[in-house]
Amino acid sequence: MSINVVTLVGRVGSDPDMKYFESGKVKCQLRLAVNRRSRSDEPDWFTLELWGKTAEVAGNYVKKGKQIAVKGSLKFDSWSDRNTGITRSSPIIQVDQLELLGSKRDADNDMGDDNFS
Amino acid sequence: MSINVVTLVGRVGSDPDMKYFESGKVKCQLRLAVNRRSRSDEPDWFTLELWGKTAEVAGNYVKKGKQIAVKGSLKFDSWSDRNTGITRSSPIIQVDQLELLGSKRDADNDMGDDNFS
Amino acid sequence: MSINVVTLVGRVGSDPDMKYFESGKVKCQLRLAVNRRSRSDEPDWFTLELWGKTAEVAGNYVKKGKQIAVKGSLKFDSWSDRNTGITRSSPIIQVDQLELLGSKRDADNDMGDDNFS
Amino acid sequence: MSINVVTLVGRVGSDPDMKYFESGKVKCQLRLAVNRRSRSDEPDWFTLELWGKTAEVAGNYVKKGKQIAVKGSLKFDSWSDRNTGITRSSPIIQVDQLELLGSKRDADNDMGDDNFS
DNA sequence: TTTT
DNA sequence: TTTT
Repeated sequence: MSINVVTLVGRVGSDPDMKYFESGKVKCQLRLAVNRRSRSDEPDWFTLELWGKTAEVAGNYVKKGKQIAVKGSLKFDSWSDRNTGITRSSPIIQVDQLELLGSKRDADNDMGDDNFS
Repeated sequence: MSINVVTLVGRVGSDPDMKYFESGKVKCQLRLAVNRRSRSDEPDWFTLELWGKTAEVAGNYVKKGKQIAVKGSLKFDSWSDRNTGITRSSPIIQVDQLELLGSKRDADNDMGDDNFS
Repeated sequence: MSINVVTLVGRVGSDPDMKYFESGKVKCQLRLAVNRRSRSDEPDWFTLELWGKTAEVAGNYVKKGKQIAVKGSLKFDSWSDRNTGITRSSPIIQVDQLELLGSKRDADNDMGDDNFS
Repeated sequence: MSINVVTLVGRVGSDPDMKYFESGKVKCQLRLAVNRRSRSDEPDWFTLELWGKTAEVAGNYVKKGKQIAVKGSLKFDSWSDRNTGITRSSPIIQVDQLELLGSKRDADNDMGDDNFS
């Protein structure tokens, strides 16, 4: 395999989308907002794919609004458009390391504040 | 801006596509093949965008088949589909560093070989 | 220059060490604790060097205990040991991008708590 | 574990230093020269540590002068100076992916290349 | 669709 | 010397 390394820091746009397969495998998809240099620019939105234990950690601790850092690689998923039959591809960040950022406080919404709800 | 770092090593799929703007700016687009772990898998093909001096270096030294390493960030370019009017986006590696790999010999295609045709 | 990319996420061990040169240049040094896989292991401590605008941001917003992400490259600084005269070198992360992590709340120590003292 | 990602491209300074442990583990150490921006500057020399299958690949295919790309993380090894008893530490790149660069020709200087067949 |  |  060639060198293909991606590191991103951003905020998660919605709660994790978990899939539990009959094989026992676990998959988690997240959408991550990564800001551009200018605050007035729209962020780039990336689709992250996590498997196994990393997916389970995400399922347990990542929520909408949570700030995370990820390391992974960039892939393309190919799929056939239902209507047109045209093959399309969409970029996916295959995550192999996930780090939850901010203090526990950030995630907990303690003391009545509710920034991330 | 958030942390958004991509590092790739691969081989260029065709000669550089250069654009010289009236403003004096220079842009280069390349398609890069990055192998997956298994050689039997198809590689991922990425679109690279280079500007300014980095673009000029690419224009002068990168040719089809050339092995390169790049550092940059991952963005999405949005555009409106001419036929359907639907807004689509395609991922772009915005390159801020380019490194030419292999010996000069590799690039020269001496001895009549042409690996990627 | 060859590809030399480092991305780190960690917590700062002490307040920033700022130096203002007569030339107008600004330099900031930080010590960053980056945890290893096992929580029982000691973290790795890295020396970060920031210049110019990035240094000033660090001087204004980074404090002891602050969580940050940085992108940069790994260098060695050489220096002569005063006592022995032996040339030593120490690794330095030359930072070209700094991102402050956590909510504003984390840094502000609001509500009377003082997690990082 | 925190995010700690290093990507380097450079040339190896000497043949691989292999160690085969009784446990069956294999370790390979390499010294890698990574050029700075200016060609007149001395390169930075990094110590790489590879284990297991990656170490064996290095042992079989990496030679002095070989161009490689690596992905890994930055650690410090601590050791006690024999003479002074002072604890010193030296930075190590823990490699988890190795990519051999250039054509087979580069390393071998043969004429009958067959890179992609 | 996230945040500051 | 930081945090959880």
